[in-house]
Amino acid sequence: MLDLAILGLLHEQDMHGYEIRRRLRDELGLFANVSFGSLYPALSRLETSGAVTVTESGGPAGSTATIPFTGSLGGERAGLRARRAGSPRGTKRSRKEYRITDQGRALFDQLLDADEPAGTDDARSFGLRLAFARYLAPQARLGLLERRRVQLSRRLAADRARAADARLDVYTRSLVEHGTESTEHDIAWLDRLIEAERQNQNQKQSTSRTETRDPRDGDAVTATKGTNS
Amino acid sequence: MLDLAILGLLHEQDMHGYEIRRRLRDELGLFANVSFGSLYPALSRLETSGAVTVTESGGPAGSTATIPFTGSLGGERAGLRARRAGSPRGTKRSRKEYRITDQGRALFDQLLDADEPAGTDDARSFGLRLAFARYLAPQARLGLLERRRVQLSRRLAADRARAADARLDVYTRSLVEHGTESTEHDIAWLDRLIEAERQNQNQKQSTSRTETRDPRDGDAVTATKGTNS
DNA sequence: GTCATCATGTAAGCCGTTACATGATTGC
DNA sequence: GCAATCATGTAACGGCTTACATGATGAC
Repeated sequence: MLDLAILGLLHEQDMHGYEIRRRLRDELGLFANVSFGSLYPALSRLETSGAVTVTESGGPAGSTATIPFTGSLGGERAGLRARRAGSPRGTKRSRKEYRITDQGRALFDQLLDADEPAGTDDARSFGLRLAFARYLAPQARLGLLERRRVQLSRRLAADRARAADARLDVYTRSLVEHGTESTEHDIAWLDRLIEAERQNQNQKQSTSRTETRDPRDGDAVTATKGTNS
Repeated sequence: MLDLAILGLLHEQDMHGYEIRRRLRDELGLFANVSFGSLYPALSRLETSGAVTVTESGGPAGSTATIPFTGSLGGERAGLRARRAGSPRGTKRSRKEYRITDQGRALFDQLLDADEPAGTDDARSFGLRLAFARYLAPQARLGLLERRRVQLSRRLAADRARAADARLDVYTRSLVEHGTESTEHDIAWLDRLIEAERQNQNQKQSTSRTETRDPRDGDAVTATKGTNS
């Protein structure tokens, strides 16, 4: 999940580790929060595996490794961005600017597509993916949404089964019922997204493509209390 | 979190590990799912620390082993294998029946009260606690709800700040907005719970003031510490 | 000159997972 | 007899956390 988040951010622009962390926290909020203790090792891993390249403090593009580190007073110019207070002087200091490679982009696509290992939180994982969905091909994006929908449908069925248990105390019952409502709410939202996505695709493909994709599917939120999954 | 879940279940009745896992999965669903690989070590830990006691397979001092069924495999301490026969669908083999101790109950209260270490998922943690809220004293229960409300208020503020960012792409924006709505929904639900809780407390207090232990206060009703946005 | 922030990293540990190993009981 | 389920455990590992260590830069 961390790798995905990192690659997603680097998809947009080059960045150093500290900034990656800041943007993850400020922009993605709940869906990706991470500490340095896991971020930096992850960056190292990604570099080793060739998904990103690193240049020390804005060196010339093209040279990946081989950093001629000469102490803090180097005369080379500077970071291409990220200064504040307007001092145009060079060399902030030894930051490592990370840039995604083609291999990294391939890995990103693959991570977005694959189901992540079991320990991961579903909602977070999906949220993170959706936040980077703009980089996906339209049909892959639709797949992401639909896979999530299936997930939620299953959960809804489980929630309803749980709610049917008469022995629940008030608190657990309220919890389960609220959870059921939330899941229904999520599904309705997802359906809107899916619908918009399909219309968008149809519009762009004004060519025939006569595949009838009627939105009728197994389990609508509105009815059919049983027999899904 | 696992310890809390285990102690919560054992609060109600004695149980063996396999059943604990089953109930956690079937009844708590999302809020507590666990594998044997973590459950059994956790039970061992709890036993070592004195929060639970364990008895091997079968009732205490019943000993009327009507069917010996020693079969083969004598040798080492076969005596512990005492089976209880005759009970319909009853106990089967050498299980370990766990029972919570007074110390365990104290630990349970403490775990419910304390904020759990940072890595934990808020929603799951709260859900698990609420599922066992019936074992809490009324004011502790109210505290649980109010702490959760503060948490959600903070999250709502953060979500709104995030939503104010104009640079978000469609997907991220939809995500953030949906998240905001969900949080609002959660807060409204919580408020209903809190309100019900307060009314219940007032009611009980006014109707039966001849309790064995007078809880000494009307306190929390007047608090109104809602200082969110 | 000292403090907050920016910036990168390492070490230890927590809390969970899957995979593996073992064995009893029940149902067909 | 054999498979499914019940039942308990160990081993290896994964991903993330906090705490610690180090140092540069800019503001006051």
